[in-house]
Amino acid sequence: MTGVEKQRLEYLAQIFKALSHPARLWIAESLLKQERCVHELVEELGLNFSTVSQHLSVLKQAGIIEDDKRGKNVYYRLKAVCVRSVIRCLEEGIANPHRKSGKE
Amino acid sequence: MTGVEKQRLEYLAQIFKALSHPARLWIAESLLKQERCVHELVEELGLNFSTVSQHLSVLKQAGIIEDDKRGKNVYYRLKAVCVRSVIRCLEEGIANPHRKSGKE
DNA sequence: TCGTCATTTTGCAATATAACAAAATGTTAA
DNA sequence: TTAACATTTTGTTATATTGCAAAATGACGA
Repeated sequence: MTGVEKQRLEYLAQIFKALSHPARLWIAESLLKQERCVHELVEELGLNFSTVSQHLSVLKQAGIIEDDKRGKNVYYRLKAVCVRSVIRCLEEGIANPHRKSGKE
Repeated sequence: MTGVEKQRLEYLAQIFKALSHPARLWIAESLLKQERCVHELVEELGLNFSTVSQHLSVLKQAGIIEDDKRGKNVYYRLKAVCVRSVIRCLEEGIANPHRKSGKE
């Protein structure tokens, strides 16, 4: 395995890891519909402020969401719109393992 | 969040987690091309037998690969063919965050 | 400026993951 | 049956992740 290939896999793994927690998946899907500020997510998720903030930073680090400070609040929104089709692809794909999906 | 919804997210998170390690991604992509038995993967990956076996079991548990004992060897192959398009979708989608991908 | 609000960062404890070596299992060949 | 091989399981250690509370930061309004 070349260094470039290793880097590619580590990068990709980071993205999968960011989506590998129920709370973060919930956040990503929630932001699919509309942007939200942190305290809204905290309320709806029922987790501690600091916990939610951590999850948000993992998603942001992976390039999946982006933030936007306006006034006192920080609004988060989905950056990687592909998340919607990736999730659908996986849900359908694991349910029907041998059926090809997407553009192939 | 309902119990059913929680279950769905945990299930999905498990699949993402299975793909969130470079070695496991490498294995999944390798099996995309053809089935392989464990010692081939061990050789190519340069990891310990037990380590590779663990990774394989994580992928199998998540429904991404399946195995097939033939003679002395255990052959692994990709079960969730969707992995190919999911990876492509993510790679393209994170590179071009705001472009929709897939079938939308 | 000072206090308050929204959020992030830090410190910490509990749990999960990753890797290896060694032991255990199961299969084939002699 | 026994030896050798392929793989999995177990035990262990190091590291990473998760979640909370408390402290720190930064912006706004009085």
